[in-house]
Amino acid sequence: MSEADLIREKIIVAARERFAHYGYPKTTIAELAEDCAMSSGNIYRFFKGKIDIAVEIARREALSAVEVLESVLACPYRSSRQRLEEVIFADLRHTYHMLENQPKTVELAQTVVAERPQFQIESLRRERRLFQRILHEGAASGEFTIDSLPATTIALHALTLKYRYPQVFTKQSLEELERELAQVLSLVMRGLVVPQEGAPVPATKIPEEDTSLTLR
Amino acid sequence: MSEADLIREKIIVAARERFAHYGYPKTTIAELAEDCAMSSGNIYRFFKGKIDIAVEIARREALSAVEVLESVLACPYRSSRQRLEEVIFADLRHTYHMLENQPKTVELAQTVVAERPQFQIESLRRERRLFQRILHEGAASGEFTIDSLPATTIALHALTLKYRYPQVFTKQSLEELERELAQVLSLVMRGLVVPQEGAPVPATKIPEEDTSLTLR
DNA sequence: CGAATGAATATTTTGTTGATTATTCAGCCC
DNA sequence: GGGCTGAATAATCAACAAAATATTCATTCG
Repeated sequence: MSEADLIREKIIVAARERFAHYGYPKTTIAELAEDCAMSSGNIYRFFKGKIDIAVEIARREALSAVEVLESVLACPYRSSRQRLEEVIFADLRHTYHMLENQPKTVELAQTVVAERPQFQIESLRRERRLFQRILHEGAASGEFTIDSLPATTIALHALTLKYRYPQVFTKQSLEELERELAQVLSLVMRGLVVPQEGAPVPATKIPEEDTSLTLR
Repeated sequence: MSEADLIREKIIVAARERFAHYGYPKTTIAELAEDCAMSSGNIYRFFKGKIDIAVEIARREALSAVEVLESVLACPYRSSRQRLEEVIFADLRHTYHMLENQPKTVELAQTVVAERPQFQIESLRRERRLFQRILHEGAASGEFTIDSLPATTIALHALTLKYRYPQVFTKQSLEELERELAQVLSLVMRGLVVPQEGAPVPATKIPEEDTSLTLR
């Protein structure tokens, strides 16, 4: 890692700390510079502007969140359906947890999205790719019936939108949201899963909190 | 209709006009009073406050929108699936149209919801009841397989949420949203509709604009 | 006496100014 | 010369005052 990259990291570390504690707007460039023992002007040799520091932090946050979700894919002894459902539930729980306990992080994300709409588009795309991978696996193993993989991916992603932005419209509790999501998935799985020996497709059960999936 | 009710109507008519033209915040009580040839104080004999005039207008708007959707139920020669899909598409088109062409009306609705959260809850409930009615019909006729009617209604309502608040997150065109909704419904219908003679459940087609359903 | 007014009051919005903060850049240092 | 500084400038925010507006209510009117 080059000298410049190390300084960049230093700035990011300082910014993450301050953004988390005091929030993005209340953190000044002068403070970050002070933390890094440099002049405020020097920050601009490493980042184009204040918002770009936030973007980089949010980008890493988003990447690591998807990585955690991806670890579900590596879990053995699980059907594609279980994987898909666990990913979606984990996502809901993660977002809900953020909204409840990490208001500054949520605020940061909102600032970044407001300033750089592309950021959200890319985050959604990453998540959709994860869905697509699971669907593809399930189709290959004969567990799912899928006409068009891209179309099914988009549909699944769109219909679970509410659980990626909970509490935006309604103010439901996590328990309510989980029950509702289980209903939604039950309904969808009936059309997605190939029934076993004529038995009807079983309903979705709310997965247990998997502590190995705890995000940060 | 009593004398008092007539005056109330007069105020509502004046307010609807001004809210649509100049918007809720830019319309003053004094102006409404002028329009109705009365003093501003007298408005308060008919409405508790300015927001209550907006609430009444929005309530009527919402009721008439649901009534239009209900007219689908009366259409003959249509399967429950067609009815359900047409209602959901009509809802999407209606909301989209509002966002595109009636910004003042949308603003009014947002103001009302911000001030009276209950308003939104009731609107959603009305819509859900409509869904439930169609699902119930379809289940009775043997067209749908439904375990629990309330649970299925909630699930269907939740998974179509995006099409009731389009353009809130993403800025998709109506065409994109319609294509996406068709995919979502295709997927869900596979789990909801009883297949005919072993043939697979056909995909959802985007319904034609039904001019008789045009909302105002 | 109930209906209505409009002046009085309370609240909200708008505008202005000063202060704070982001960003730039001419110049300094190694 | 490339890395860095910090003062200069531009942009944004915060606080306060002024204006506009919502709401109330003592008073008037029919």
